[in-house]
Amino acid sequence: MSTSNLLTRLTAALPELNKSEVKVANAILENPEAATRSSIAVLAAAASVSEPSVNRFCKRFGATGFPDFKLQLARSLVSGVKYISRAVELDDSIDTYPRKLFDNTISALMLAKESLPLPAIERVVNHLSQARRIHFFGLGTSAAVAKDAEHKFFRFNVPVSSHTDPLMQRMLAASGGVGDLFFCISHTGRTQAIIEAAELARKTEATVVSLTCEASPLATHSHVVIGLDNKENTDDYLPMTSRIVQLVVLDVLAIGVMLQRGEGFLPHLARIKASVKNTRLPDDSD
Amino acid sequence: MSTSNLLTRLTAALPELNKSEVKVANAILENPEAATRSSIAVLAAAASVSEPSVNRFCKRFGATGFPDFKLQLARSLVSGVKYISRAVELDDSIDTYPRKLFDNTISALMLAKESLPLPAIERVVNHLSQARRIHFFGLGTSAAVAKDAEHKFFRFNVPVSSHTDPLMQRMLAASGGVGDLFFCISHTGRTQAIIEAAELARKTEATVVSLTCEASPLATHSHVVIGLDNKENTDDYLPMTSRIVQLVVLDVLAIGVMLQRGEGFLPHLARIKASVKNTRLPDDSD
DNA sequence: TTTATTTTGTAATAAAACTACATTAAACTA
DNA sequence: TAGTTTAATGTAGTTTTATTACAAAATAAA
Repeated sequence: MSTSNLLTRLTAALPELNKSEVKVANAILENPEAATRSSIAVLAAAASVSEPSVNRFCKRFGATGFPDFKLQLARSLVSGVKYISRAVELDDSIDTYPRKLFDNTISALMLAKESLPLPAIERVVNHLSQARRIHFFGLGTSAAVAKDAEHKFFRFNVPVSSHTDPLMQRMLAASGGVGDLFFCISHTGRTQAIIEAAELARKTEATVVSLTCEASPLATHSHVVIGLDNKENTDDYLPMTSRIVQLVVLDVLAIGVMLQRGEGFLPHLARIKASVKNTRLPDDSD
Repeated sequence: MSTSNLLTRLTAALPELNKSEVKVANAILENPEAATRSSIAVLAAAASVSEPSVNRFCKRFGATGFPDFKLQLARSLVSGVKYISRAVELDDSIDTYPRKLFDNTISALMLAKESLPLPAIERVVNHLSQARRIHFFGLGTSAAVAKDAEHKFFRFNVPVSSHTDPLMQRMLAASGGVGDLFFCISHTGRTQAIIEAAELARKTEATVVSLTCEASPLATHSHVVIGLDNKENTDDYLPMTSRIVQLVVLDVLAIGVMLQRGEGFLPHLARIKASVKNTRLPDDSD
């Protein structure tokens, strides 16, 4: 399983190959796309060599055989067209910018998925499921994230609140005690109001958890940090992808708590779901 | 040569397939990586169907046959994500469920991206940028979405508010006039309070826009609808992927409005960004 | 229930890939 | 240079894999 591109490897190896192998390599490089579609016979003919020569060639490059080689080739052909976050330009039209935005969000999530701080997540899940009270703090864009978190966690039978007022946050933080969990959300980790609230809470018996960017001031004032990288070149004017990642991380935490509660807890969730039934018009399907 | 990802297409087509085809699709989605390596016989066995069934399946998805299908599959796997919605199971561990959740969200976004109602989006962008006042209405999970939208659209120099109180919503809706834009957000499109608010607003000179699921009661009471499919089998107990899609659609709308305002508007956004600078600790980088 | 239609599977056929072995070419040795 | 060894390539047969034609179920319609 080589990390580098197969086509590059092919070109690089060219001088060390023997006659027929060079022929095969050239035939492939001539039209790699076509090569992925051809049978061993067709490719052998194109390279004017015998079929076993092609087969040997494939094995030489680490494949188990010709079909496997084609698979690798197909893979390396797309890898060049991988998802790149492309900034929206002023001359973008309705046919371009919506998809660009979705792509950016998707790739942000893909990146975040790769570098998920699982140990921290696990610790936070433990804190959350043992907490006697949970306070979500966020300002600006993170206020909406905090609100969303509140909506999710209240289902776990714990008193939950979200606060966007810095004064309220300070007062609550200062009066924290054992079992209180302060969950601070900040994209930059540099918002003073939140940092101060975290500081105040740290002086009490409460637990301070933060969802923010690594090695930020807020991070240093927390017991546990879920650190997300934020190389957000795309969010120049409007904050976008970062909060989506935060939301999904909060989903992960909620599911983590749910899984800890186990099967016996599902009826409780079902009851909550049922409770909103009569605020809705009947659905055709059920 | 389809532009969209094969895995996404597979998931999307799932409801329209017949028994054995569903079996094949699931076998592939279960482990797409393995599928690219298996022979038709192995895959047929894994899906407990006959080999010709697998073959027919491949042709149905535009491939010339099984090998060609495997090639396409290999190509779609390159981006590194498993575009499969796999529900979280009770025996999932920290090593599995976080990634599953990210994958589910990613695939929801990819699906949504494929079926984006661009004409509706364009119309809504026009309404938004011409509105003299914007009111975002949402309840439950959608309340957080409405809050997020408020945070984003206030940057456009228009009075924006978000409301989660049904009474407030009704009062505002009833007093709507020319230039007022009521933006209703509801995952199901069946929440009575929101529908009633939309009805009230429709009786005024105001414009009613909704972000909800297609062909729902709320949709019928709106001037313009941005319809999102919601085959949310993954959101059984906690609403998750649907709201993320809603948020990204709102990002799209915000960007759309921004693009309409044009280059001259960017300094304004920059000023807003600068205004929060002194609430933050200095950053090392800038 | 009977009949038409669709879906699925069986078995035969065709295609593709691989292996063992033979042949040729190249390199080395005397 | 001829003989010998070694590496490279090809041939032919074998095995695996994929496809096709057709028959049997299953499903839907009458």
